[in-house]
Order: sequence, then C-alpha cells, then structure tokens
Amino acid sequence: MMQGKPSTPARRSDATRTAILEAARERFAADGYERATIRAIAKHANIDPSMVMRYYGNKEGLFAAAVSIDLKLPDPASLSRDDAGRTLVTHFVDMWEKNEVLTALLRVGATNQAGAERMRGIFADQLLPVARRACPDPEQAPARAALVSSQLLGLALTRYVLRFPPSVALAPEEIVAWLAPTVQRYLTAPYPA
Amino acid sequence: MMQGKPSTPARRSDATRTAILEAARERFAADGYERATIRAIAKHANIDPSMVMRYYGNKEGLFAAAVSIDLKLPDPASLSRDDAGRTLVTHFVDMWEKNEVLTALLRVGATNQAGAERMRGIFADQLLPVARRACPDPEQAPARAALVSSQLLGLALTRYVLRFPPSVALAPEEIVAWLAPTVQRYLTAPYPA
DNA sequence: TATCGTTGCCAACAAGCGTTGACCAACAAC
DNA sequence: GTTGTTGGTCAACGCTTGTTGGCAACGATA
Repeated sequence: MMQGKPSTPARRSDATRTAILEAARERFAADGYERATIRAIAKHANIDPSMVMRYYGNKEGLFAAAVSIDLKLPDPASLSRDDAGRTLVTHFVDMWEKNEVLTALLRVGATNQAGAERMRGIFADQLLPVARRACPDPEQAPARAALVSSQLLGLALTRYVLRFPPSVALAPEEIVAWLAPTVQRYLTAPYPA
Repeated sequence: MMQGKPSTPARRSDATRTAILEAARERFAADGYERATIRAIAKHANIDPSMVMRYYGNKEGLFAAAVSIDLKLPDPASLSRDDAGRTLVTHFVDMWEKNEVLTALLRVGATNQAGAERMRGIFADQLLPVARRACPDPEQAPARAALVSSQLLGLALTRYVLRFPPSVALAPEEIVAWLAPTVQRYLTAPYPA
C-alpha cells in the first residue's frame, strides 16, 4: 500500500503475506473485528493460523496492516469550488464500489476502539483538508467536513453495511444526483444559525 | 416496552428482569454484540449470568428484548408536507440524545446479521410510511426514504458511534438547521434522474 | 556436503465464551 | 406445618478464541 522503493529485498514469503492480507480484508469487511477470527482468515487464505502471528504479530497488527487506506481525494488546490460536491460524491461512490477495505473499516469502526480511531484519523487527515480549501471560512471547516462525512458515511452505511434494499437499488448516477447538492451546500452555503 | 394491560400479573422478579434489560442496553450500546458478553451484562446488573438465560432464553433473545424500539414518528396523516424535513430531523435528534437503545441498535446492526435485519424492519415499518405520505409519488417513496435514512443514520454514526469530534460538537439546533433542508429536499424535491 | 536462516505445519496452552443443571432460600396455598 | 412454586447462587460443561513453541522441510551460502 505504501512501498515505492524495494527497501525490503523481496522475501520468499511475500505471496503468503499478501494472501493473508487479502483474506483478512475480506473477512473484516464481511464479519467485523470480533467475528473475523484469525483461524477463519487463515483457512480462507489456505495457510496455518500461526503464520498470521509470525508475520503480523497479533490480531491488532493484522488489522492495522489490512486496512491502511488512502482515499486518494482530489488535490484541494485543483478543486473547483463550484462543483466540489459533485466531484467528492462521484469519487466516494467509485471508491466504495470497488474497494472492500472501506466496508471493512466501517464495520470494524462501529464496534472496535482502534477501528473508530482509525476512521477519525482518516477524517482529519484526508477529508478535513479538502473542506478547509473548499469552504469560505477555514474556521468552519471541521463542522462542514463533519456534515459532509455524515452524509457520505450514512450512504455507505445503509448501502454497503445495513443493505437497505432501496439504498442498494440506487444507481450510482442517482446517488450523485441526489447527494452532490447536499455536499455542495454543506461545504459552501452560508452558515445558518 | 409494549405492555398496556396487565396481561402478566406482576411477577416478583420484575425488578431483576428490567435491571438485566437496562444493563444489556448499556453494554450493547457501548460494545456491540460480540463484546457485550452475558457475563459482563450480568455483572453490570449485579445478578448471576444464569438468570439472563432463565429469563431471556439465550443471548439472541436478550438482544431482541433489549432493543425493541418505537421511533414514535409523527402520524403521517398529520404531517405538514412543507416542514416534514424539520419535523423529522428535530424528532430524530431528540430520540438519539435521550435513548441509548438507538446507539446499541446501530452498533450491533453493523456487525450482526440479526441486528441489521432489525434495522431494516424499523426502516420499512416506521420511516417508509412517513415518506409514502410526504413525497409526491408513492412509487418513489422507498428511494426517498432510503436517502433520508442515509442522512439521519449518517449523522448518528459520526456523532454517537464513531464520535468525530466536530460532529459531537454540533449543537442540536445547528444539526436541525443544516439537515432539515436536506431531508426536506429528499422527500419533496422533483426526482432528478 | 555441511550450515544456517527462512517457511510452514502441528499440537498445545490459558482464558473466555454461551449455556446447563443441581442445589438452597423465600414465599404462597392448603 | 407441609407442600409446591418461584427467585437466586454456584460450579461446571463443551467449545472457541488468540497465542506460543517445537519440529521438519526447503534454499542459499560456504
């Protein structure tokens, strides 16, 4: 997820290591933290449970390694202030559709301390800078970013986690059409109160 | 939660029973389904774990008894179509602020099959009828209700479960001011397509 | 060929889980 | 007072969990 140079000299066990990570992501996404047991993950990856411990230390270490995520949000500098809403929503739906790591993170964040902490970090490091650039008064950025995240994560929750049928049935374009104005307003509309 | 007439003749163990339910709600809300162990719930209520089994059969039964919830949504018939958004948001914030059952349900729904099923039931039985009355074309009610729930549950997620600091910091009136127009639009604005 | 670190499998551990059944104390009916 | 029902305690069960250490096979180096 974040190794550009071959600082690590290509171990013979790399195949096993990535197999474990893939299985872990799948199980965390489907079951959450507690029910995704190391034994189940190992069986899913066709390896021995003890290998997980050798390569990732313990279950927390495995989780940390499995769900390191870069939202790849557009560069705040190059973001047009007028269609920031549409851009953000489109990008989010894309990410969620193809990347099960996000579902894993949301499921775990709901019941696990470390998972929630990780989500707060992503919020602060990745979404907040965008809001800081897109909204008029930087001092309002945290509140506006929180509103944006409530709508985006709420959609993810009802669509990918709780699976409300009408939410699952929405076409990506419909989602963008409905949510883009909301996000746009949260970012740029004058503060009510 | 739903006994109007004294069909049950007031057992001597009622105090214990409700103490268990209260402790269960608290633990489910704080820890989710798996980590809220029967032993922890029992200790919290100062009773023996075996009493939980005697009175509620098993852990699933306890959960079902602990999180039966009535959203007490306003009667769809008496709902003014013009400020349905504000009414709904105000009502939701009120409920979430005072009732930890909702947090318990959301936490459990994220990782537990039965919990998610319960949330889908509440959505279909309680929110959908309101949408059916408030939106122009009844055929669009499911999609519109899904959008409304995505925003409302998203706020609950970031505020009460993940506890994003800026989301926690929002005053109830701010929440209403920002979210009411969103919900109103999801209910009554012409379908974009 | 001998050596040594790496990779993998296996069996086991202690702890915690949901759940059960035997047993005692308090009360109600007769 | 005796009897039967109810409320509550205690100890244990079978099972799963995360985690550990020993041991055999492999691959490169010498």
